[in-house]
Amino acid sequence: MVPLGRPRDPNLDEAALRAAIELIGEGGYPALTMDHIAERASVSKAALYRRWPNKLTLVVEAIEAFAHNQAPMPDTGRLRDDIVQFLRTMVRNRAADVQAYEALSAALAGDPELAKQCRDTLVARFSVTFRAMVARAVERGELPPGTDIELVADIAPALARYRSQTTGQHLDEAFIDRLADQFFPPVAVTRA
Amino acid sequence: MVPLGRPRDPNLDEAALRAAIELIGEGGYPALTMDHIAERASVSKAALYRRWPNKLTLVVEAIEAFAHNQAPMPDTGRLRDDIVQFLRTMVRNRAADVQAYEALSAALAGDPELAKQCRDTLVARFSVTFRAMVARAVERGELPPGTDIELVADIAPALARYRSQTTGQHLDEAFIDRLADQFFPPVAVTRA
Amino acid sequence: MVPLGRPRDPNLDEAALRAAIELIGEGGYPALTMDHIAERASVSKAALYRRWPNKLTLVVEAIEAFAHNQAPMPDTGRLRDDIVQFLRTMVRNRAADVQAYEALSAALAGDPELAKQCRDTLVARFSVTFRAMVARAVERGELPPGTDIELVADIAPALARYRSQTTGQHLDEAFIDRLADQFFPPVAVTRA
Amino acid sequence: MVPLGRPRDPNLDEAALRAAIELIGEGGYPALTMDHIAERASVSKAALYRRWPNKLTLVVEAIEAFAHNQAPMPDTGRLRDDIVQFLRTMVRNRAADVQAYEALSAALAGDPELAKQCRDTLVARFSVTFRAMVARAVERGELPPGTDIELVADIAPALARYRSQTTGQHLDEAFIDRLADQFFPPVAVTRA
DNA sequence: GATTAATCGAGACGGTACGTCAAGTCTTGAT
DNA sequence: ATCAAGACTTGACGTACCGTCTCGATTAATC
Repeated sequence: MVPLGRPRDPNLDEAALRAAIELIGEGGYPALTMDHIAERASVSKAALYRRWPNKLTLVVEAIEAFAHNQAPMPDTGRLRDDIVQFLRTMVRNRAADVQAYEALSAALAGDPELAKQCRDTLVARFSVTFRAMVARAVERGELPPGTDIELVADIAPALARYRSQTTGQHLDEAFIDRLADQFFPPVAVTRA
Repeated sequence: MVPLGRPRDPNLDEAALRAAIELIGEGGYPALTMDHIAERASVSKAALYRRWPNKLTLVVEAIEAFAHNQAPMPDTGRLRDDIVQFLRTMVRNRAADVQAYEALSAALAGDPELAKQCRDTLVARFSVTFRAMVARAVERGELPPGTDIELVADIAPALARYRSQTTGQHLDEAFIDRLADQFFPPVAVTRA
Repeated sequence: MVPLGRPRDPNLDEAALRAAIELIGEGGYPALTMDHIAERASVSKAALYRRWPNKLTLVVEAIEAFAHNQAPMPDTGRLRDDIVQFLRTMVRNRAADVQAYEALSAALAGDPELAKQCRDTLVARFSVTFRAMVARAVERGELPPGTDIELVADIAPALARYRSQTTGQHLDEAFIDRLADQFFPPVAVTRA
Repeated sequence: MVPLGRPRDPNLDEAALRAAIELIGEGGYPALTMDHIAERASVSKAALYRRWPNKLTLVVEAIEAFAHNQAPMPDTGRLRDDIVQFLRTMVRNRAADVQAYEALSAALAGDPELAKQCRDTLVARFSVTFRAMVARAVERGELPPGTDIELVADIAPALARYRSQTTGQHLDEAFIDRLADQFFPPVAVTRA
């Protein structure tokens, strides 16, 4: 059974999400305004609220939507190279969505439901990729069988984010090298 | 030179900071309101703004204040034990300030100046502690001379925070054990 | 020349007008909504706007339509009796249209064009009736030749409406008697 | 006991009421906007809503406030002259408040409570004046003892308003003369 | 019987005003 | 100079209504 009435204009969805991403990139989440989004996207506020119940929900969907154009998983045959390559792609892509997500985490504290959804769609992708790379390394014998794949896979993203949160410095090539040298040295991770 | 007029009531400072911490714990940073703080603390809004220029600085100071009741640095003679012991104390102390800081971290994205200050006072203490522990381990020969102390010191806090941010799970005893086993095994971290 | 396409459903006209009258009676003109009318009449908003260019014209036509079931002009041979009889019929008919018109009168202040039309169709009928009655009285010699027919004819409706607007009391039998006794006493109004 | 806190600025009250009256005079009640009032009066919207719960209440008070500068009751010794003089003063004063009240009556239909208040303060003044004039005329013997003072006193305002509502013509000198000639002729009202 | 053209209900759309709420400032009288 | 109380400006919030505009589905009259 087809839906009744005039169908929603899908262009408006995209225009609104794009406008939200843009404006977050320009001024951050707190400076973001529904009126600004409406104006930038040439969409009425009513149309926005017909789709999203509030600002936060809109922004989360915006970030999710723009996170889908991301880097493919490399497969070089060596864990160190996989990780370096993937991180380098991230640095180059340094899309607005990452900083948007970070700018969002405070607001998400007030809505655990939405926070979970946001984590599931945004962060899970990274974890999946890293875990696959680490798992392959274990299979290849690069890492010992008892390796805690989850923990090792999280090293790179965790340290990268921690650094940006504690020192304010974002991920760059030099840091990638330090990471790789310390935790994924040319020979092996924790073997003599 | 003594200031003229009626001196400030020091009780108000503490009442306000305590109220802020409480309210952040209840509803998160975005739901925090200066009026709510004033009411909860039985303090006038004017008194708040006489002490702190805006909401963010008040909250930062609140978190700082409640972070001073923290764990001392252990010195067991073995890195693994130092780290485990320190983390366990953190878990037991699980004060509201930790989640308050996490809930706050993004609001800081919009104010780099304040973010820096917040980092310096709140995060530095952790980093200093962990780095000292790792440095001692290097001196003892537990870790090889070329070890990137910063990175190794950040492993525990970075992974702990990453986990809480991505999966929503907070630091607990089981996770501490996993951390220790993977990165600081009973024998050594990385053997030359 | 027959119009092409599907013909308009005449039932919708009536349903819409009836719904408008009902809703005005329930909440007054300002609380009246096109969406409410549409829902109450089980008619789409588009169908409404296909028939009337805006809310005001719809309402005016609604009032007009329901004003057509009104009293015939009496002709008893005596002005007092004519007026009393006509007013009594009005009281008994006390249709929703009267109060609807009163509730509407101010909205018309903003649209002189429509106000004129509304006056012509709604009010003129009353005036015509009363003037005819007064004119006959003058011809019969009941009133002197120089009588200002307009003014005398307006006494009853003007005082009735003024009373309802100033004191909130509507026309009733007692008031009709007072009116008749004061201005159209059993003998004559103004004797030369 | 004096009220606590900063007292309300009485200038804001007056500025808001004045702005409301002005704007009603310029565009009528439907075109009136709280934002416009706020802007015109250089007052914040919040300050408006602190004083009045909604637009209608504000406007009613505005009209009431500006209705207090009105004509004094004449006392010429003859009813006809009293009435003519009072009506002429009204014509000259033709303040915005009268048309504002008329423009308001529709909106008042939705709030009977407020409508009553509005009637009591705005219309009662006129009635009191007219009734006093008529009562004096009865005492002087100008009108017979059994005269229905209420009704006779209402003739002038009722016919004036009825005329403006039905024909759109406002009270003017010519109409005053017609009124006086018909109902209050130089000699007597209903005497031979 | 197929086509055409205007209707129908449902509901999305832009625009605009509403009334609420929070941040940060200012003004009382009192301490 | 401080205090509590509370008014003040600014500006965003989320809601509601108006009048317009698509949709797919009906419904006659025409071909």
